[in-house]
Formats: sequence, C-alpha cells, structure tokens
Amino acid sequence: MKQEINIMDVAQLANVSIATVSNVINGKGRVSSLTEKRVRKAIDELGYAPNLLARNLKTKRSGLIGLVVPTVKPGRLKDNPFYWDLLAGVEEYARERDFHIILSGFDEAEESFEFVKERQLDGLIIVGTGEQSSAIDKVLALNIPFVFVDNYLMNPDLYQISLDDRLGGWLATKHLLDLNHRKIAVHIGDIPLERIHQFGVLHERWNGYRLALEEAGIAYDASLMIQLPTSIEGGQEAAEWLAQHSDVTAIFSFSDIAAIGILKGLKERGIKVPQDKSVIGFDDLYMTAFTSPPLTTVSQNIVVKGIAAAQLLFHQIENSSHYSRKVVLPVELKIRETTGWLSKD
Amino acid sequence: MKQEINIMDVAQLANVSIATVSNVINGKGRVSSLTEKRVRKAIDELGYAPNLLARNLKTKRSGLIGLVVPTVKPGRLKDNPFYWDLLAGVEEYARERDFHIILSGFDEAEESFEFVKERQLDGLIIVGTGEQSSAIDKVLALNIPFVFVDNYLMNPDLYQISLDDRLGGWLATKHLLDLNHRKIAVHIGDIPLERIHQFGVLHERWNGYRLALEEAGIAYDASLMIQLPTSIEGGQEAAEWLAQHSDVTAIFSFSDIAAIGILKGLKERGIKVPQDKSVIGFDDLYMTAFTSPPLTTVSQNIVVKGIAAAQLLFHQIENSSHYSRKVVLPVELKIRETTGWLSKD
DNA sequence: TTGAAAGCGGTACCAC
DNA sequence: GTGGTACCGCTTTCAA
Repeated sequence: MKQEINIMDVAQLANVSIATVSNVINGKGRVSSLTEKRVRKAIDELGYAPNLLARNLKTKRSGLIGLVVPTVKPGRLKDNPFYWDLLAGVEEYARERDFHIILSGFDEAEESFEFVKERQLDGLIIVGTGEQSSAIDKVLALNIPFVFVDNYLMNPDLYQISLDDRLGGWLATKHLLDLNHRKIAVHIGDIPLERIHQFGVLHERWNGYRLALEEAGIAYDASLMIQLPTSIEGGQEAAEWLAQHSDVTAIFSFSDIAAIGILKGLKERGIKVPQDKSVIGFDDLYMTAFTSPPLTTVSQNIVVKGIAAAQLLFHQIENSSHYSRKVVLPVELKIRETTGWLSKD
Repeated sequence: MKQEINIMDVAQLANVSIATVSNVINGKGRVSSLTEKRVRKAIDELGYAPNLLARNLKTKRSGLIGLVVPTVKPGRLKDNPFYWDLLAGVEEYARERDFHIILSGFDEAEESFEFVKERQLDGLIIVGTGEQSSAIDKVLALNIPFVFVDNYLMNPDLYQISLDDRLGGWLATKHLLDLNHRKIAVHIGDIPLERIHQFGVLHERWNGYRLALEEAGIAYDASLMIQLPTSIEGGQEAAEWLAQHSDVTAIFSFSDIAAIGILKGLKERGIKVPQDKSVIGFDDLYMTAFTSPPLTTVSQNIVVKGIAAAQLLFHQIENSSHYSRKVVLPVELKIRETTGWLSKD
C-alpha cells in the first residue's frame, strides 16, 4: 500500500531485467544509453523511489548517522539551544552526502546503544555529558566510526572534537587581570571543586584561569570558586554571593546562561556593571550581544563544531585518512561592555 | 564485520530453528518456557541485536518518523531554539514507543520528500514555514500519516497542531487596552501587510489584535503595523520607530525575540518601560523571564506542542481513532513588568 | 550489454 | 511447540 512500486515494476515497464534497472540507478556496469533512457523514463513515469531498507540490507550500510545528546530529566532532551546549533552543523554536512541523522537522547544510566546495531548506523556522534561518560566502552564495542564532542577522553585513539577551553579560560582571566582586577571569582557550575577534573570542559577552563593567575603572580584562592547551577537562577545566586564579597571585583562565569543571571542579579541589587563589578561569560550565545550591558564573553562557533564533528566522522566512514584524531576548535575573546578598568582603590 | 552475528547464530547456539528465535524475540507463537530460556541465554551470550533493516523490509514498517523543519540559509537548519524544544517533545514521545526520529531540513524550493519513501518512514511531522507551504501536495501524495505544526492549512482532512494564536493576540491586546492604552503598535514581522493572510500564525495573532480593538470600539489603524524582521535587530529598529511616534504608548510584538530587541532599543534611547511605553511579546522564551524588566508575554509550551504532534501522528500510525484532526494548544498571558497603566495624558 | 539467480537477515504461514 | 521455507526489494556475481 505504502510503497507499491518496486524495481520489478520499473523493469517490466522498461522491458529489461531488474539487474539492469539496478545498474542504471547506481551507474554501475555497462548499460547502453538507449536502455538507460528507457529505464529512466519508466522510473519517472512510475515515480519510483528505491527502497533503502532493501538496498541497505544488502550493502550493509544504512546512510544513517546517530547523534546522541544527553538528557536532563529522564526522557527529555537537554534544554539548551547549544544542541540545536550543533545539530544544524551536523545535519548540514551529512545532508550534502545524502546521509540522514537519527537523533537520540542519552540516559547515562541505562543506555545500551542497541539501536545503533539494530539500525546499522554508519557512524555515531556523542556529545559530552560533562562528566566522563560511562558510555565510552559501549561505544567502542560497537565497532563503528564515532566522534566524541566535548568529552576530553584521555585515550589518544579516540576521535574527538573539543574547544580550546583552556585558552578560553586563560583569555578571559587575562583580560580581567589586564583591567587591573586581582580578586576574580569563578562560577564553575554545580559540581564539587574536588571533582572538577572529571568534567573536562570545566576543568580546562579552570586550568586556563589558574594559568593566567600564575603568570600574573597571583595566588589561587579556592574560596573564590562559586559552585552553583549553570542556569540563570544559579547566576542570580552568584550575584548574591558577589554582593556579599565587596573585595571581589570581577567574576568569570563558565557559561553565558549563568552570566545573564549574574547580570540580572547584580542589577537588582543596585550593583553597577562594569563600574562596580566586571562580568565575563563563556559561549557567546546569540542573546548575549544584546544583554544590557552587552556581555563580554569567550566565543565559540557551535555550528562549526557540528560541522567539524561530522567531518571527522565522515573521514572515518569514507576511510580517508585524517592527519589527526583530535580537533580543537578555536575560541575568541569578545570584549563588549561588562568588563571595565578597575581603578586602584 | 560490523554486524557479524545474526539470527542463525543464535538459533544454532540455542539448538533451535530461526523461526523459534524469531518467535521468542517478538513474543509470538507458542514457545515453551524452557526453549525460551535457552534462546534468551544464547542471545545474551552472543550479544545479538536483530537487524531492523531486515525486519522492516519484511514488515514494511521502519519505526522511523521524520521531522521536517524549515531552513534559513539553504542547507542550514533554522536558527531558533523553538525547534529544539519541539524536537525534544517529539523525541520523548516517540522514544517511549521505540521509534526514532530522522530530522531533515526543508528547502522550500527543491524538496521532494523522496527520502520519506526511500526510508519507508512511518510518519512525518512538518513544521510550518510560516507561509502556506508548497509542500502540502507532496506530503499528501506520500500517503503516510503526517501532522502539520503551525501551518494553518484550510483543508479539514489534514491533521494539524496549532496554537490558539488568535486568543493570544486578543489577550495581549486586551491587556494593553485594560491598561488604558489606545494607540498600540504591532510588530508583525518582515512581511508586507497585504500578504499577512498567507502567514497563518501571524494572521491569527493579528486577527486577535483587531478583534480586541473592535470590542473596545477603537478603529484599526494600518499605520501602526510595523513591518520589520523578527529578530533582535528588527526589534531595535522597531524601538527607533516607537521613539519617533510619541503618541504610540504600547507595542505588541508577535515574537519574544523581537521584543527583546525592542526593550534594548528603547533603553538605549532613554525611553522607560513601562512608564513611557509598554511592551508585550509572544512565545515566552525561557530568556524573557529574565530581561530587564521581565517581559510581559503570551506564553506557549513548545515541548508540549511537540508531544501533541507526536501523539496525533501515532494516533494515525496505530490506527486508533482520534476525536479530531486539529489540535489547538492553549496560550496564557504572563503579565510581568513591561506593561503598565497609562495615566490619561 | 543484459539477465538469471543467489543472497542480505529477518517474519510469518503452514506443516509436522 | 517447533521447524521448513517462501518471501520483502534490492545488489551483485556470473553466464549468456
């Protein structure tokens, strides 16, 4: 009913064998241009479209790649525009190659990746959950091309896309230091500081922060690490913290979304940015150019990240060699208006 | 290599026929619990996962549904967090039923939906392009279950999910009128007013606006319709327009993203909200609760929209009857702080 | 240059 | 309860 016409119908109409039709479709074998014309005509007339299930069953390729993203609430995709941008990049690249994307949420606990085998996916892109993922071994066992995004896995054999997070952390901190700030708080997110090394992205940004401090001869002060959720609300709480610490003149948030909350929280408390406190974020979300004041932040191009991931994946799928298994994408400091010079006392 | 073990291997190990293995997997036919145990054990030991390509080839179902969203730049998914929320809803519902989502951008011009037939998709969700889509006929010709989201198609046979846009328009306008505003501008988006009827969503919001006006005995004034892009930048331009029209005391933007721009533009010009101008948006993006001041807006739940679309689609796929082919989701006015009482002169 | 036929890995009907 | 086997729609030898 759904798919009534098949290669047989075409063959009959064109008065050839199904093998010939197949050859025409795939441009293989020798087919006289006359026959080809007849076949093409038949295809058109019938509105025939080959059944990829059948084709793929035979060829062992599915033309499908999986994009696995973390979920927050069980069963629901993580609520962050970041993923959409990433998806856009992957989809764009894949579509040009006639691949499609299957998107799947990932419940850390009970994900078996069965669907990858079941659907014969040709490749897999796994987006970091923040924490060292328990999924790695499962993914390796699948024995198909894959790419990890933002995962910071210490295995050199794995294909990985990441950001120059450390440089980002360094740039942000350096910028603040150059503006004469000395006590710089860091909003790291809702994780215990002792476990930050498990969260590659955060850890690297934090390393960049410490490095810049060290270069400036300033001692690292763990009491300046604010452990609050990466959300607008978390940012607002961080603002409260700032209000209570008048000696702290600047804050570096590892995420724009929280920086937005910080800005808002400070404003509500009558604390002026950047006169009283400087604020710097990370990500360069579309919105942040339009906060008031516009947010100074470390910028990354997420769509490009998606494209890069797809690229690295296809290098494997197509067996083209790649110079490296790790791709580190650049960051850029976008100085806008939430950071300002601190006059000495 | 990729998928080495198949149903035969399981059958051999368990010392049964492949038919029996199939029965166990699908819970069909009578299988003695002893045999079943043996088979399950073999499956476990081998780590067997059935090849869905083969199964689906036979059963004519793919367990796949397509989500088609518009693209902006050719080849790139539309840059709007809205779609991610929608996707989250669809994915959640589908996953519970062991379906997967194939996501595809949609180039108005040259989309043939071939992939739907090729991949034997079981259903299709098409998200509105704003304009009456040229895709309708193509989709109908596919002869598979489908749902249009936000498309306002005038064919009663089509399954459609939409929002109570008209009520939203009415609520927003009524709210402004109740606050004593009389000259209310509307930022409709970057389309000529003459063609607004082609854009269902906008048209309905606009209808709601006119209705509220009419009920209040106020004449509609086309010169109050601002035709600028639906973007932050467009909103900023709208603010400029407002600055030049001091008799206009309120503005209703059909989109939060533009409302954010309006807020920003007004602030830059020293125009106070809501003292000088009232602003109201539409969508209730996550961000808008955190603008300053927090934006009054018409709220919709986009994840629920995705779930509703999936639901309607599965009603068709599973052949369960549904009371209606059209589902209209509710809106809600969220009064925050950008709208205020207008003292008479 | 073309066609016959053997799979790909399952499902499901029908015997036993 | 269990197994034999004819498909599903296509690709791919191999022969003609």
